[in-house]
Amino acid sequence: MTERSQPYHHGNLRPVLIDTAVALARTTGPDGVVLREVARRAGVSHNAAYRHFDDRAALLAEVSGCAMADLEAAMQTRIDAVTLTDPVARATERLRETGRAYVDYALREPGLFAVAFGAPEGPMVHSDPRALTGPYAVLNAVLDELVDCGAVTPERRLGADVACWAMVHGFSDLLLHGPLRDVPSDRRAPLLEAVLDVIGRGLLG
Amino acid sequence: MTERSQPYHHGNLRPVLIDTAVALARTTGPDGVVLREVARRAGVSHNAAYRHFDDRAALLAEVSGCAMADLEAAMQTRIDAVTLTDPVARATERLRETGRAYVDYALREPGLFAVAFGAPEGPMVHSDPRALTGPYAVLNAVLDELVDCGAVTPERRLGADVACWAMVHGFSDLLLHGPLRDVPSDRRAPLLEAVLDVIGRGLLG
DNA sequence: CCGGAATGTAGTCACTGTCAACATGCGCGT
DNA sequence: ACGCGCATGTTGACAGTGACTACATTCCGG
Repeated sequence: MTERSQPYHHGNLRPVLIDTAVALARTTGPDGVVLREVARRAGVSHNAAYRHFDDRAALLAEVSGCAMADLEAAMQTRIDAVTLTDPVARATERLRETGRAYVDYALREPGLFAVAFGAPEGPMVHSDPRALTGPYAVLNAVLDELVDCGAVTPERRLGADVACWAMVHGFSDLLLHGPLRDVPSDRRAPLLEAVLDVIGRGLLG
Repeated sequence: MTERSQPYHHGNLRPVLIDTAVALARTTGPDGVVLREVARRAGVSHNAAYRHFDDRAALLAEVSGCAMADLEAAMQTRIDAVTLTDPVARATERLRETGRAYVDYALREPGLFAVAFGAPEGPMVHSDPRALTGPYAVLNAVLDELVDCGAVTPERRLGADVACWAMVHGFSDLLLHGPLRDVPSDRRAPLLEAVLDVIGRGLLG
């Protein structure tokens, strides 16, 4: 009789739970992704999530995957927006944009960024890097461009991926949680450019 | 009559709590530093800690300070062990040792390392870097050596501290929690050397 | 020698993750 | 058309946590 606003079976719970968890992670970080709160916001009882995820870690892993994809998209967008035509200048600028996009994302979405690397999920590098997807693959593609156009020697290409990633990742972490966290925002961009200069000279110079 | 093995007043509780918390952090990381467990191991009731620390975060901040000091000592020891006499070679090697010591510490004491940078404590860089203590000051001193002996131009000195720190910090984090976490240990040292090469060329080259 | 302040204790509350038992109703086979 | 299985959602419980309040004990200064 009474049309129930809440049908017993939600019908589409799993993706809703993930979306809700992502929203929570955005505002409160990993520790804010609390199963009971996620269920509450999804309008469902606690424990309902256990029909779709083994435990809290599994849900966080899913959020991590979303964040990784989000970061990858942000990076790719910025890379594609580079309009320079000279191959070397183009590839060089695309690498810089990769780094800027990474740091920008970390500062714009600190919660998601933390979950992305905090959950024991995501791609591993151990095996062949070229087979991977995600932010790491995007970086590798840009670095390969630099080799293809002769800006970087194949020898210096070795370990360049890890060096670039470590640099921007560490820079982001120091700004977010480390000793750089109270550097005013207008001094952050110049600092990043200086850091990218070091990377650039280390690879090209 | 009965000599009480546990006097009502512990008498020296605060440092014991910190030590216990450090021990817990070493084995279980930040999330393992649980007030009730710390109290339990100290042979004292829960809540006793609240006479010495405002809350859990305050205790973690204390642990963070210990970890920072520990890291600083590890770095300084390795730096002092460099025996080269040529000023440039010596300063260069001391910088490399700084980086190696940082990463080594992060991998050897992952729990403490995480607490060191996870707690909202520790020195800020915002103001004059030279006035600071801790790992950042040690790094700055080594970089100043490189300038003093002419290996690095004053212009490139700007931002070099942040670049170095970001690199080794990010490298450590990627190894500990990130996509590099299953790189086998025998491949980690070469990777670190490659990363340090990039930094070296970026600063000196 | 006594009384207040410092220190430690007991008890409680709200909250969490997780498990087990139970309720519901969708969809498939007959 | 029908009934039943089983995926899905609910209720209730339990242990563990941080934090708060009230209380107990002991130390120290007058």
